Amino acid sequence: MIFSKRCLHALRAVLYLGTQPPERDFIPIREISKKLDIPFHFLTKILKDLADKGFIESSRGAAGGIRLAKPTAELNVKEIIESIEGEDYFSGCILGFSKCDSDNPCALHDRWVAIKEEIQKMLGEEHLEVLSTRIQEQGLRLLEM
Amino acid sequence: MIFSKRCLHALRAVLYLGTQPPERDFIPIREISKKLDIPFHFLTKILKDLADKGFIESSRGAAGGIRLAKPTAELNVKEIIESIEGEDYFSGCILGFSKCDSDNPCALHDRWVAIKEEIQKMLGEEHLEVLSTRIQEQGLRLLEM
DNA sequence: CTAATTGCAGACAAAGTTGTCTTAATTAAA
DNA sequence: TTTAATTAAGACAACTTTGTCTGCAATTAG
Repeated sequence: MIFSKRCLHALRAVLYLGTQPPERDFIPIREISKKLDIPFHFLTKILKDLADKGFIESSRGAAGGIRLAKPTAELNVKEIIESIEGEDYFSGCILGFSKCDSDNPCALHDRWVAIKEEIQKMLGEEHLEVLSTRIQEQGLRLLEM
Repeated sequence: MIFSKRCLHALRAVLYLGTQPPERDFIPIREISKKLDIPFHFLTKILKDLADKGFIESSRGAAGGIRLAKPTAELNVKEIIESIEGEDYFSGCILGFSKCDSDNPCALHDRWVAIKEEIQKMLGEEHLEVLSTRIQEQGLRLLEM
């Protein structure tokens, strides 16, 4: 599995938010936790991170919860993954070296450049707006079976 | 960083073996540990795994060490990565679900299929033979700077 | 045979990830 | 104003990954 649990939980939670009917405002974390089978307190921490990064907003108290901070058209999968796994998760060196570029390439640099650019392109194009409607229309899963 | 430390250490060690002159037989793990700056005992365990999987052979005692178990043309980067990270590391579901295919796709399935096939293709084509000569001819790095 | 050199095995430790629990702070509604 | 519902914060624990250490087993050189 390529992504950490934190990242998977974050992705699924954000996709859940994106697929909620627009008339819903703040959605309780408890609801997401139950629907997606993610440990509540763990999810709370992860979502707090996403809130600090500006992806979601939260409100305490009754009728509180979380909601997306931007329109779904302005949120893509890549930036959510990178906010959890680190900004250089896809752009970094495949051998983990901090300085690796065409001037000082690692042994796998050339081949990896092509792959990682493709990954970034595809995931960067994957906006929540399209994704959410696709999930709803085709009944795509956010849950383990 | 996409790969675990175990995997990076394994990759670099195998690439080191591939770039050694053919007249060298068994190469001491201590040498690899020093040259690549990888903790010795940790590396020993990782290489034991690779030996159990059939990628390398080892010999104890004086003049002992490890060597590749197959010709470099028959070893590629993909199988080494998968032997460390797990067979489904690249082929599995991006949301981590155990059952995810075209019949029961997860929310990101379609897009991810294209990317992961590309990754597997490229890394599967990356044989140690070509890689090693490229590393030697172009002086590519196996080390952090 | 002996000694030196190496990989092997397993206990242990340090650090990171994942998850649980309790309490506090905030908000809306009764 | 009280009460219920909710996020926030932080201590703690379980587990995994990463790394260290010690001694053992095998092999070769002398």
